[in-house]
Amino acid sequence: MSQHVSCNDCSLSPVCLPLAVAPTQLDELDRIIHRGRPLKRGEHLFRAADEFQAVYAVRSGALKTYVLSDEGDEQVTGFYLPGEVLGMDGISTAHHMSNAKALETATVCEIPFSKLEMLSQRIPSLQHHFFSLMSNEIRSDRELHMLLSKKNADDRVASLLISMSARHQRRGLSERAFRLPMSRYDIANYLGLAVETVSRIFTRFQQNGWLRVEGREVEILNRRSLCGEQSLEVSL
Amino acid sequence: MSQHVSCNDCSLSPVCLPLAVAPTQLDELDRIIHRGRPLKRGEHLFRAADEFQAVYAVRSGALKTYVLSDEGDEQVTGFYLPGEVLGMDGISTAHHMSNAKALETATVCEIPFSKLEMLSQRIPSLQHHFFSLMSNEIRSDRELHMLLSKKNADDRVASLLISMSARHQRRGLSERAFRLPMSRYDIANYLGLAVETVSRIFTRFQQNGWLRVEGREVEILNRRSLCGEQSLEVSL
DNA sequence: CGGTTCATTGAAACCAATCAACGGATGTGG
DNA sequence: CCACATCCGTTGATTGGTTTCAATGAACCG
Repeated sequence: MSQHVSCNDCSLSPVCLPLAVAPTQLDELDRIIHRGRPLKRGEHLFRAADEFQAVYAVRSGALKTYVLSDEGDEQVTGFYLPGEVLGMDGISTAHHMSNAKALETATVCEIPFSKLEMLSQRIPSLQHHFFSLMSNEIRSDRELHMLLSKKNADDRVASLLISMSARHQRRGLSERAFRLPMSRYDIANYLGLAVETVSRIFTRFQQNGWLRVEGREVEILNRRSLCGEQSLEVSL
Repeated sequence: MSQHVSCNDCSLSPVCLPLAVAPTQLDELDRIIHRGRPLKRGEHLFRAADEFQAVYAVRSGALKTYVLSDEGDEQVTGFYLPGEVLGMDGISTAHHMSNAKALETATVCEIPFSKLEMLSQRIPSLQHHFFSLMSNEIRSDRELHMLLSKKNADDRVASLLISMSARHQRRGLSERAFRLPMSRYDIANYLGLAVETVSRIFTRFQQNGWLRVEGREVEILNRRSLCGEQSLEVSL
């Protein structure tokens, strides 16, 4: 067990679960949360078919979730950054339906779900927040649906960049320059593209002067053009 | 206001919300539910940006949900059949994020969400069921993600047919022969394909002897082949 | 009964996948 | 510590599945 940070001391509390709980009730939440040891890059937090017992809030690092098809190929279903909650797809089946793997060294807070349900019975705002979180997950899946169903490869990549940027900003970090925690393979897989396509688009965005890319480090130079790329065809 | 069917008398109760509530508590749920007038084909149940006040259970007919992109084009995000619940994507924002439109004459039960939340505080199984419902929604979105990102047009259409079949079976209806409530346009839109592609695939499935199609009436003649089409390439 | 939506089919064009090859980074074990 | 394997990322050439464009008939509706 690592250091016993409480939610009170955690810098993520304004963007994480505590935002749904009154300060006076925060230690009730705090008491059910279990801070696990750090996961190394490539380690699994949970696997499909593991018994569902908890949801997880990312404290540091990044994870991806993925499912395996019957044929055994991987579908990356999401990326999770600090302050974000994952594992909520297992609730209905008592088993996780996806796998969660650390993209880099990561720490997570484990929130036993049955205890969370009990606590939610007493803290309406917590219940509401969890409904909200799941509702948000559904909504972003709908946006992804649109992306995969209607948008071309350029739009998809641009959209991912914008999303990562927004999520950095949410934590008070730079929305201009940041490091992508995932590989090109993961990006391609998530967006339903071939790796080569993603690579080519990064290169092209850079040639257009919209982006600076160096491996996984990216710097957004022309946000408007990128946004335009993933909505209107008009840019500049 | 139409006839005052109570959940007790509703034939859908084994597949709808009541399945989460003990018989003794059923009228507590029943009392907060509002049975609306029938919607005509093409009528909206709610629109994006409408204030979010309730979720809805389909009692008869069918609806689709869709979002409009910035450019104004439509993305169908789901189809809803009797016993299924829609509208849960508005929880986090106090506004609906999608539009819901009747595909044919439909009736729905309106469940005011704030009352549902209060009731969930007292009926743990109801709270759990709602978490489950949303969790299921997330899971099926993940499957759709895989479908759109990895599968070809044939697999997508086959998958939709299998899904519709399963949902009919769940209500105790024939899983072999049924009527699709939605147009080819809606199918194509939902699956990220062109209408022409969907049409061609229906024709091809029929030529293969896997399916009988006559307008919106379909009969599944060779389920294994269709399933094979949307997972293993092996068919027979 | 004209107008609109819906469905089907054919031909051509195009976007992204696939195949192929390469350099660099990473990591491991002798 | 270096040799070797593996993973990661990039670029080029070719292929192919789907879209797009075009045209037609059927069904539906006011």
